Amino acid sequence: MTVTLADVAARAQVSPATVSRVLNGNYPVAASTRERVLRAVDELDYVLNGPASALAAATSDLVGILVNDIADPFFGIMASAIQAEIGGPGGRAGGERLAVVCNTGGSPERELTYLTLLQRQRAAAVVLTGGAVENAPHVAAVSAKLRKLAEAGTRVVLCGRPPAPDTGAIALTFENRGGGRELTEHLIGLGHRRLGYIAGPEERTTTRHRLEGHRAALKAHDIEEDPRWTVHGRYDRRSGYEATLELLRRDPTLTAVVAANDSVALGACAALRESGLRIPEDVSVAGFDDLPFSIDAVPSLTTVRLPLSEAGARAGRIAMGREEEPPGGIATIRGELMVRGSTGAPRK
Amino acid sequence: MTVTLADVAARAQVSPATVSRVLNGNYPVAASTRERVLRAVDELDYVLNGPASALAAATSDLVGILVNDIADPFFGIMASAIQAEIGGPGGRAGGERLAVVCNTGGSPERELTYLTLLQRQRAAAVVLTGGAVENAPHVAAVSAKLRKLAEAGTRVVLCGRPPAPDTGAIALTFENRGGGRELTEHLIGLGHRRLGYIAGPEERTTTRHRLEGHRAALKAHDIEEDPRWTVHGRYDRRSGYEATLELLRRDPTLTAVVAANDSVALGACAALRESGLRIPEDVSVAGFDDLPFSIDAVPSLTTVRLPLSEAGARAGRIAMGREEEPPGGIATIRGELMVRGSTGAPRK
DNA sequence: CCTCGTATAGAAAGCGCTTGCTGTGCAGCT
DNA sequence: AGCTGCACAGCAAGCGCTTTCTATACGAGG
Repeated sequence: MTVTLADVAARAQVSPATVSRVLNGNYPVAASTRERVLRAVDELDYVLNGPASALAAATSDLVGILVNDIADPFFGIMASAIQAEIGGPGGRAGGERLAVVCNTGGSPERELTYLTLLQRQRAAAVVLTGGAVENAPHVAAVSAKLRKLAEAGTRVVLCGRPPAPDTGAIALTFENRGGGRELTEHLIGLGHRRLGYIAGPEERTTTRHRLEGHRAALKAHDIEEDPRWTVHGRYDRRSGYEATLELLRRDPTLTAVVAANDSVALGACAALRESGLRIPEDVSVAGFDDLPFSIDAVPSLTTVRLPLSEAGARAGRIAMGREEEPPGGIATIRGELMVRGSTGAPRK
Repeated sequence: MTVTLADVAARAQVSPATVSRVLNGNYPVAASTRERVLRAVDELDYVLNGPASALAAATSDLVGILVNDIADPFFGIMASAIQAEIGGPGGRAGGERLAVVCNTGGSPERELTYLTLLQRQRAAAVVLTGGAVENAPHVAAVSAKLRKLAEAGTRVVLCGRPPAPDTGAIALTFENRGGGRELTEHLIGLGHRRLGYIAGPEERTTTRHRLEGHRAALKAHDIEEDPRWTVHGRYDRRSGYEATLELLRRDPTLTAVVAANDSVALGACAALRESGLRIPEDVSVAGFDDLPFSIDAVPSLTTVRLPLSEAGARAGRIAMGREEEPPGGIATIRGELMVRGSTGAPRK
């Protein structure tokens, strides 16, 4: 039915071993033989059986990329960059690897299941992107899994995610705390003293770090934070919209709203506008990430640019062993404050 | 070194066959035995060897999703929906399948290579999303590949992509032509007579269909199109920005700009604004797709909503054999005109 | 002329799992 | 009691490939 190595071998009048060697090209084969084999491959339209090959060789060419939400450009951009480096067809790398992106939807269970699935496939490498969930049992479970993967020879890289100690995983971490602080300091510098904060979901490292940065800035400038000024939500526009209305209800005198990320900030802008407030004259708005659409907001969004693409590319190269690991297995990646039109001095 | 089925069998005091049957659950096993096996699995922390299993069973649990650009929410949203249905951990489906999304970057070669890679992995199903490239040799090559995949038992579904005759692939096609026409008719209805069109890359079916719809509308209303009114570009914001400046240069009297998609439309808005033109008072702008951010544009974007999520979900179900195929293997999915703030009557 | 090293090619032993077929023991039947 | 049928469990044969080890051929060196 389907063409196998043996068929090719028969047609080329050589042994299966030779065909395998021609295909893998890591053993001397006479030019004439090679050509004969390749012709046979072509004529029979032979396609290697991946599983069989992976079984025999005890390695596969699969590389997993775990993302929280594939519909979110934040992850899409990283995934795209990682994948470009991983190889995949046309990638920079030589060998053809199947870069597979797995959508965890932010769920710890799914994350774990995907890791098992990848372990089952004997993936060559795994890259986990985005913040982690800070739930003790889950963290332990993931750590254990990562350790197992590493032991089995799978290279593990964390991209935009905090380090996982003792797992052998390389971590490229975003400096969310520092970025958050810088952003809020910019606002304080403009004269703002009453700042609302729309945080992401609790229990996520990203949420916590950004919020900590924000608070650190307040503290450094002796601004006492009102607990009503913080609202938690999801990392999407809708959430930003709703949270902003809530914030406005709680304290209509706020002069600035800092959002967990750009999507949330966009939702905040919509809510403010609908409430008859002008940006930035009445209320300043700031985001985080600097996704492509942020510059198109009106006014364009002040935010912290995260080098998503560069970080992804680096993670991909490390995963492929084409770039040296950072010292200590950990690298911190800073964001850059992008001051744009959505922030200005408060009116009075 | 690594734990195998045999180890589990030994520990549970049963034969490997029994362990396999417990794990696959499609053969009667006494409850007590099953439990013993499961305990052993747990104690040994056994993880099935995917390749070995795939080899022996001649099937794998991989499902491929091909997208043009994973960083583009258009694809992200579809991929997310497809994947949710495919199963993957936590998905609606029962079995755990590895939904892998492959980023072709719009390149025909990569597309082909990925298909081969998936064929090599003996994927259970493949979903191709987004428009295709209209290049005869490539179309033929893809068709041949799809036929092969189908023959090998891989279910092939096209989502938002034109049908591929004689390949056995199921197609869910977007009615790009109709949507394009409706959009332009809306503009004409508002009184516009000089409309610029920013098309996507040539050779893509999506580009052609949308453009054809636009032209059909013009023709139906006896508007003669000036060749200067059409510019081709990429499907991104940047391209929309540049194309708009070009359009303005060619004919400053245009009263409306129709963009190939929402990202392009956003770029167009930016260019118009920077040129000192108001939207929609001076120039109306329209997009296509209705991606989430479109409603946040200021003014919010008139566009054609494509039910990306629904289409993806349906494609996913069909790929899993959980939904009946449409009659003739082809279904056409209509877009819905969303009239918003970015379009209005021309000034005079 | 014979022995070797070198360059290739082949034989064969798995890799870890699935599954058709073959037992085995026990309840139910005549 | 003897037999049939059923519910499980095991045997063993692969699945299609990789890779170690062995065989062959040839030119070179002694």
